[in-house]
Amino acid sequence: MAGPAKIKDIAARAGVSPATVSRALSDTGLVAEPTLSRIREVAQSLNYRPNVSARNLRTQRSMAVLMVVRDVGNPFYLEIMKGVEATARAAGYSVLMGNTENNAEREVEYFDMLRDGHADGMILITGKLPWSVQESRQHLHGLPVVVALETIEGLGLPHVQIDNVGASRAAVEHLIDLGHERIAHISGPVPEVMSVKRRDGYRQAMSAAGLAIPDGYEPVGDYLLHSGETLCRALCERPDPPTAIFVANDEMAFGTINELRRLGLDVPGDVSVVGFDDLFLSQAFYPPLTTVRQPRAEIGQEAMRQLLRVLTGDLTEAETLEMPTALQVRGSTARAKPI
Amino acid sequence: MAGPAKIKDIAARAGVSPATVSRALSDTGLVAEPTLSRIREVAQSLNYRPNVSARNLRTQRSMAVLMVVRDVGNPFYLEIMKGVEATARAAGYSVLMGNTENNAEREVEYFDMLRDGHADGMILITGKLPWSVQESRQHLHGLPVVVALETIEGLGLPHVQIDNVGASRAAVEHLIDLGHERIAHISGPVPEVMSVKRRDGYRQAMSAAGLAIPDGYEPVGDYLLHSGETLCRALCERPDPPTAIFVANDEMAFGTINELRRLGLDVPGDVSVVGFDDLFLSQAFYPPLTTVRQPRAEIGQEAMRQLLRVLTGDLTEAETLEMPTALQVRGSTARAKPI
DNA sequence: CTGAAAGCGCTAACAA
DNA sequence: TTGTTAGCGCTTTCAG
Repeated sequence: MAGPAKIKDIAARAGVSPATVSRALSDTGLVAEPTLSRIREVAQSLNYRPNVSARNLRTQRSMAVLMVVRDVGNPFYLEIMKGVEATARAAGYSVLMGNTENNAEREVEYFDMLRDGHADGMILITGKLPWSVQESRQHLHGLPVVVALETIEGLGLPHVQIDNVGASRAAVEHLIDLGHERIAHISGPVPEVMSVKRRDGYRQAMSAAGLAIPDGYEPVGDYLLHSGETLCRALCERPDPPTAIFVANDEMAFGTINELRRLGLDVPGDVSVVGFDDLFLSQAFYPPLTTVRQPRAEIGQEAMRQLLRVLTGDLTEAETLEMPTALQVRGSTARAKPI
Repeated sequence: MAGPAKIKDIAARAGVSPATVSRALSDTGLVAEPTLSRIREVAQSLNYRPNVSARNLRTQRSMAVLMVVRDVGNPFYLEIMKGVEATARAAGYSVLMGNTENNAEREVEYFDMLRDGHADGMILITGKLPWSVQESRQHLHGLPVVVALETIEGLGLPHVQIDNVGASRAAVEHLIDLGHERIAHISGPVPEVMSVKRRDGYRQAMSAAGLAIPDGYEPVGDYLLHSGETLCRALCERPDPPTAIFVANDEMAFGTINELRRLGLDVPGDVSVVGFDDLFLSQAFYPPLTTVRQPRAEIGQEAMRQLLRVLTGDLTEAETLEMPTALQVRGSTARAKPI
């Protein structure tokens, strides 16, 4: 016998029809006992595996979902991926990773994969959709897509999110509680929704405490190490340098702290720094980073759960799940020095 | 029209047979010009996408490859993944990520995916195969599998590797050049091939310099942060604590440095530390980590290239590619203090 | 250069 | 409970 065994081979050896084999192997409960175990044995001995293409073609489903992120290279997404994968596996789905590199064409490609049968549904972790809205509506309406972490407005898609505004406000309040007044914010690439929300949280906290935000106290970064360094330097060269910085993600916070050190400033002695994300290395960093913890694995889990509900028709209207965050107070923040 | 357009729909609208449409759309050069562009236009306007299951079933290929790693959660694999993906895409393949979690069953599962048509080939980045050798031989012989970074011996599989022994030796020689004599090694989980090789490099360098390796100077870790901390502490509590430590990977090195700091020791003032991997955060770490850089993206690229050659039948016998490494000397190593 | 026809391997009506 | 039959959408001989 050349190549892998087919259902027909099993049928022949077991002396039954292909249909019976199919039924036996997929646990429909429609096959009687003497036959059932015989088929199973034969399948086992032939080392049988159903051909997925044939099955998918016939059933019109791929039993796969697509998880699309901006950049697979970012460790931040990994734990989410794990959460997604675990839940998907348990339901018999496999997970394909998609990587857009912030490239509109590639995003479209992944949407196309839904239509061409590559995947049955999609978990989107990218914030912007590049096409004109009407086109989007056409494509998106009724598509099995769940948005995680980011926000895509006006399309009625289910979301799994965190309270970016509240979490940021809490982070900044922590700095205010420590007596800081000149608090700057290194933001993500506004006007992306997530970055705007984190900046809003910062502004709310400042305003509630009656603190002013000087011009230029909200430089815009790109969530990468290097921009943390550059923007921190600019901030420190001002006549009114901050005594604390709330940075929109951990990676930029690492850059910020490094730059402060290079400038001869002590963290947290001279300047306090708070990040956002709680990467697994953040507590191994020196000083251990005070940062906002997101329940990443749970976010992935919930996103996949939602998607399963969409896929089974249980979930018809868009629902937004909000997952809790927690400020991890560690060594990068301290009381403001008395003036 | 319900559902996505099929080849038949295009054929109908263009007034040709399905066969011609198929030929036109797959650029076989067998379709004449008036027809060709008409078909393309119709396909475009119908927003046609070929159904992958049908195509795969017919062609007996999935145009997908599987990249299997121990732990997707490890950022170390990400850049490799990127290299693999870029090369795969260019050749029209997509990449599926597999995650074994060091679980034998799951490894088998991924091998099965080759047989059931999920993927056409596989890039394996796990060091051990759990099954009895004869079984392995049956399964593996002639399978389109390329091993990257790790080593699987005796099965005649193509490999893409680095010189773990040489790189480790060079790392330790760097410490010796700095005047260190009491140099310890925190190893990976021996007897895994990679861990053994790195330890061998350490031993070779020590022996070549005529330096002794006291009992207990080679504690065995698991490549995770925490074991770096624990093992470092044990090392420092000895009557003859090391003045330098060569750690088998960066993650454990981070743990090591943190623990040293906790013990009130300065890095590199009191103890020098060298890692292995050069994670993207290693230069952002404090102090910036001296470590062995591996060309990760290139490793992924080459592994995929090899796999493509296997897939096209260009590569028939096992070939082992060795990629260069480079010691990145940064701030975590310094001259030994005079005694 | 184009069309007709067969079939990839599987599952799901419909019959028996 | 099992078998018969048809067909998922595509590509590829084989004819013309």
